Amino acid sequence: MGEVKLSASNLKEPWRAYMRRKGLKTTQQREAIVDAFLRTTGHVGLEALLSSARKANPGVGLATVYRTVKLLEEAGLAASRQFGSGQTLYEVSGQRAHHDHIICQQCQFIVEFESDEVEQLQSRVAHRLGFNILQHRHELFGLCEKAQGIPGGHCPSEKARKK
Amino acid sequence: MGEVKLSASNLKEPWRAYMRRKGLKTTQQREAIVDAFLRTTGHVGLEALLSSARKANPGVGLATVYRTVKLLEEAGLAASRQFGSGQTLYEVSGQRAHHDHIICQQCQFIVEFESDEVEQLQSRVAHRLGFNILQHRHELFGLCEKAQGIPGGHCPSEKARKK
DNA sequence: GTCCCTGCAAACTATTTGCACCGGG
DNA sequence: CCCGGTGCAAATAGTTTGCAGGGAC
Repeated sequence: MGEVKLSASNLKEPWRAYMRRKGLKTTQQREAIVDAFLRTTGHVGLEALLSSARKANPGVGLATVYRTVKLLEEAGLAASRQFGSGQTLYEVSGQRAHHDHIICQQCQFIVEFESDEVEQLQSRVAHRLGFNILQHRHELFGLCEKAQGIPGGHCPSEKARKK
Repeated sequence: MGEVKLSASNLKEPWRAYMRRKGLKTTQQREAIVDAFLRTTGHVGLEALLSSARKANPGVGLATVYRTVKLLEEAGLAASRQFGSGQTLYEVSGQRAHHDHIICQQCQFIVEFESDEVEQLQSRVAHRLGFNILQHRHELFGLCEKAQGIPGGHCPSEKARKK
């Protein structure tokens, strides 16, 4: 089993390829935003991405972040997620295996999981319906052990309180 | 296999129970909105729900629709979906078996599917992580036959153009 | 009667867009 | 040079909220 570990920096090339293919320009701002984004690990909001990008280029504006992330999405390098927060969060895609999310409705904490079986099943189902799947979003909402009141149960959010 | 076909009207009782349990009042507006919602089949936007509810009670306001749908969600009778449209859509839950969605990114058309296997798998995975799942959201984004350029392929949206 | 509920309009939040200027190719 | 890209601010879109008056219990 040849193990291929994709690191974020490897994704810079697909990005360049995409830009070239579309005839888009490489600007300082885009570079700053894309670099900041690819350095990202969990789920980023665009405000957070903005301040991260500003470390490399203080002049970057929020609108450009929105515009650039849209490009990243089209290039297949970013995936958007809408949890219940109202804000759209993004994560680098193609980096790890597809993974999905379980959100505790009490703690608001997000756990990631992956299941090849689910992946396979869903693509089989989709194929049967004539679809070619490009992206997917799979979110389970429920209660973690602690929220269920299980004695000794704990919540992954124990020290990652929201707000 | 005893087949239990839940019709929307059956859901009126759980709703009443919820209202009683929470000590909430039954008002004309709430009745109009809930009735309109339970009559619903696909995915409704709240503007649409508003005008539907206004047929029974012209005075209903949009804010009350938002407030009431939030109650329906808490009661477990409504499930929210965010497809790419920006607007949150709702559907009656508990009516049919859990079902998930495939969205064609070109036509914007939504196909529903259900897979017991996927359901089972996902709850097993969640359980392993200590979670008790209450709701879930499973959306596949891709291209329908036509959008893929398959000769003779057709798109379910053929006559259900968006907008 | 007592509060909960409601409609309206204003407030908010996230995202998009118009426009004059800037800079990459 | 040309035209796409950018920042800013204003414009949108969806959703929430404050408040005075009304209705359910």
